[in-house]
Amino acid sequence: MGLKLYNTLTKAKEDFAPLDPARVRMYVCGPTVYDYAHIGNARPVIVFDVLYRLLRHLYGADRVTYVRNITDVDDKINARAVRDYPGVPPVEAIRELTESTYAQFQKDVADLGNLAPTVTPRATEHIAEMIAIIERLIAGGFAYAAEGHVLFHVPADADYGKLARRSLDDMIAGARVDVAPYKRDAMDFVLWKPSTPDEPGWESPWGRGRPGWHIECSAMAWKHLGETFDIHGGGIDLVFPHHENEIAQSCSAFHTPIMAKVWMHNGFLQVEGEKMSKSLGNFVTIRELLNDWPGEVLRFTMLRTHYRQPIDWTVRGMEESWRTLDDFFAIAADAEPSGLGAGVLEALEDDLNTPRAIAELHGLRQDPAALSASLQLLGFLGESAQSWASRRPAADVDAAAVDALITARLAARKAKDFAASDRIRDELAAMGVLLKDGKDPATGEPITTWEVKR
RNA sequence: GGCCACGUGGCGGAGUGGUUACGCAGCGGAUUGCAAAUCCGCGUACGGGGGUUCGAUUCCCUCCGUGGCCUCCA
Repeated sequence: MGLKLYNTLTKAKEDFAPLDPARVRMYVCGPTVYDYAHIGNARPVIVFDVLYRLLRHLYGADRVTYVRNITDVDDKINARAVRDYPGVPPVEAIRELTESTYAQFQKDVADLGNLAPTVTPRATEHIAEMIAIIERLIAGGFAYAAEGHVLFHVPADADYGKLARRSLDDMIAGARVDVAPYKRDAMDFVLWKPSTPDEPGWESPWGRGRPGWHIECSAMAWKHLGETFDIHGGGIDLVFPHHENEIAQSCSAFHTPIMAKVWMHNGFLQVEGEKMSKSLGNFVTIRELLNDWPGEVLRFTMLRTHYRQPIDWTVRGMEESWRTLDDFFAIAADAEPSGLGAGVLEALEDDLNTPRAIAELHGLRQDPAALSASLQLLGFLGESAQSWASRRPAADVDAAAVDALITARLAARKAKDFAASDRIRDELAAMGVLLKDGKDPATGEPITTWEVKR
């Protein structure tokens, strides 16, 4: 049936076809790295990783270019660097800070089962490209320099507001924008701003300064994907102003009608029914969750909700995911993958309908090979069934003692002393051990396995 | 105030103008010495009120509720 994706630009699900049939190009806005990443940061990473895997499956692994940037210059980073690296020159200080927070982020997302993107550019390594775009914008009459700043002149872009669907009048009416004296229009936004000596700064035609937030993505997408490309993704909160401004910058600089063909946005995440915020004390980092839960449990929980829907992140949801994955791992982890489930692929091609894909997975339980292949397409089954089973927190259970009791119970059962047998089972239950009786398929002899109750 | 999402059975969560989503939990059955595990089966839900229609959970209007954006934010 072919891939269909919902496009924020048109508010419709569209058939997807790459601009260049030979390759697919995707850009996703990554995090601003100044501290541990939170679970909300994980959502776009996981969602677009599934899309990346799907595109690789459909178009070939070497024909998809996936760029996910990190923002490593920003006022929160600057402030944190001043605090943590006193006396270090500012550009080096933010580099040291983001070097460590970025390494942490990479580890977090790898543990969530995400493939590494093709390129993970940093803003600070693309200052030259940013300056080049800003110069083109000035030359084209879309931007102007004033008091060490360079500003994008919003009224110069007739298409401004197309993505977020806002008219300039609406924006001005509800505006709480900075009204700076050097701005020609209240909506104009900063491309470049001057830095004081203790702030990070780079030499530019407008003096030593640093970039505004939006220009970095225009620069990095241009450098690694070209003037136009296929898919641009990120959280729904980025639609305005970040993505709107990126479009304005790139389209104006390169005189193109589009920056990316398809704009995709994932929904927000709440924690236990409440907005996640540091003040509410429910701010959950990926690292904290990974201490208690396997990465695949977090990944599965994320994919149980369609990416455009809001998701309520709960412990109960993670528990349910873990149980389901236990089942899938037991069936499929050691199976040779083959014959991807058709229903799974169809669901994913329908705007990444992962909940439906998961429903299809349940239908594949009688087909371990297809279940395995399908789970792998979604980025699961990163370990053996045995290794997965051992991820349950080890209770204080003495395995040798348990085995001894089970042997005794088997003897009692053989002797038809069921009172004794049940007594031993109760004893084990009190220790938190759950028994499963069965028969050896070869000999027909009764055998008993056990696991820690949860 | 402006703009925009969402509201589905006990819970999670798809989808659709008229036939079972699916999963978890629950219940019944098979199995078992009894259980557990497993297998089979069962629920008949779409926020309130109007309207369009032969028929709406699905389309339109409106009300209520929740959340988001408009300022840094995935």
